[in-house]
Amino acid sequence: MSAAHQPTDNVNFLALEKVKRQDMAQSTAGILREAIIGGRIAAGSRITEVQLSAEMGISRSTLRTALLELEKEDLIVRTPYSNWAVPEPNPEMIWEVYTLRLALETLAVGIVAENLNDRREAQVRAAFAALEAGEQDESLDDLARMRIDLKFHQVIVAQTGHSRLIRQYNILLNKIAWIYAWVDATQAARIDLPERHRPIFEAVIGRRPDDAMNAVKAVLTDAYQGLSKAITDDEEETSVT
Amino acid sequence: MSAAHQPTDNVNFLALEKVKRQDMAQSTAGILREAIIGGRIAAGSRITEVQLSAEMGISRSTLRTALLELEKEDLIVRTPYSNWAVPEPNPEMIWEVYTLRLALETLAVGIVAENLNDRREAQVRAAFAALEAGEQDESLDDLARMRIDLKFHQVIVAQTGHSRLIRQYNILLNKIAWIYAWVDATQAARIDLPERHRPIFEAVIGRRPDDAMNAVKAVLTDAYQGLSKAITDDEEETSVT
DNA sequence: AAATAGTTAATTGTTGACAATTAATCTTAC
DNA sequence: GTAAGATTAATTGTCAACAATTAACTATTT
Repeated sequence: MSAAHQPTDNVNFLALEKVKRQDMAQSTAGILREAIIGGRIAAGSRITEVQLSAEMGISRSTLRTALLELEKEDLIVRTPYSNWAVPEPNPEMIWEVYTLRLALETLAVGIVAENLNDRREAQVRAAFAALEAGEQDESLDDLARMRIDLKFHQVIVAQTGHSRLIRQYNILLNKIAWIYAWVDATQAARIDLPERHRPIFEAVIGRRPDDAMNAVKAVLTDAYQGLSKAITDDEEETSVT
Repeated sequence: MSAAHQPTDNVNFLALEKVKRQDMAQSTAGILREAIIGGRIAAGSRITEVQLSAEMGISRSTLRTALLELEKEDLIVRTPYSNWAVPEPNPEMIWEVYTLRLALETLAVGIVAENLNDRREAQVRAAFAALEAGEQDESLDDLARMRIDLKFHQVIVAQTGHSRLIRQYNILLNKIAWIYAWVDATQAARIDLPERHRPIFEAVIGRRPDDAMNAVKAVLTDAYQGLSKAITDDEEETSVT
């Protein structure tokens, strides 16, 4: 899939985010999204529109629009005429999420490594520096470290300029952050983040797409197996209890 | 991303589709989806909720829910407080769609080739047979041939049992069908469909994931270049006129 | 006691009216 | 005549009432 089109490189001198008006439905979706990802709404929870809309001080319709959006992001499940529910992580879900993530991120690093320029290189270097800074910071807990980890991947994908890829990948990352919040993933958090990601970083900076893709595969396969093990142990535990 | 989880293989003895209730919003979305993909709503068209809801005989809210869904599928664009519009194909969009498609379909054939069983093999063989039958049928026009082509890919992806992958791929195929309806793609339709796809077919049936992935890459890269050329020619034409 | 059918309560689906916002039009100043 | 501001019209965003559907409950039959 070569040439023909080059990914755009919209310059953004101050690196500030665009201010965009948010309607109430979007704000609501944002609040709920954070609540779910952060684990403040438990997996398996049932949600009824009347109750939640009252609690949030908005109309049912507005809440409904937000729920519909989160459904598309796979963070909530609708049962027509019945109710809404936050799903529960299970092995098949994790397999799906991680195989998808591997496919998308492999594409991403390939694009970035092939189309590197000064601006992109600077962004990637900054992301890796953040990873190193996080490793030094003793005060961070496991979830904070996990977010720093995911952020590195997110920044790389963002450099593709591939709007659809970025959108889908971010949705996937949300799902992953949510899974981590529910699966006890302490053993995964203990790894050395910069060392773990250095192969990806160097291959991208060195404009070696194939190496970068392989490095991504190695990192993600490992992460998947750690998570997979964690949830299996978890299930045994809870089923005994 | 090996082992740990095997894709499920839900048996379905009568091979009947599940009957699922459809609310009006979903039906509406379905009708609009077909209308857009089929090109009956022109690219670039503006849509206003009041007018369209009246035309379709439903309330604005119901239509709105449907439009919101199509927005998530990338078939329509919302401008808050202003209007809705069907987008127009452009080179960047096509690049994004095809790079994404390559990533997803590569993943898919890999999964299917690795986890082949009798049921899946039968489905894939049937899909290839349909391709051969279509090639014989002289009465088919270009668009019909295009749909047969896409159907083959769709069936293979469906054999993964990967719900998220299937969902995203189908959305992508809709977008591709829509692009084909708007870009004059006659030259692409002239190729021999079974011959073109035989490498994919044989690699999957032969349980050779790597070959299958490479075969997919070859086919899709070609399709992309054909489409890319077609739209560039198209633009020159219209800009002269 | 168990299964079946009927009844009620709870929940989502749909609608039309009203509010907020945007875009177009008109007016006015220069 | 043009640009800036004010006014109006058109469009989407939000809301609360009502309809359709589901699930829970109760009564009844065997």
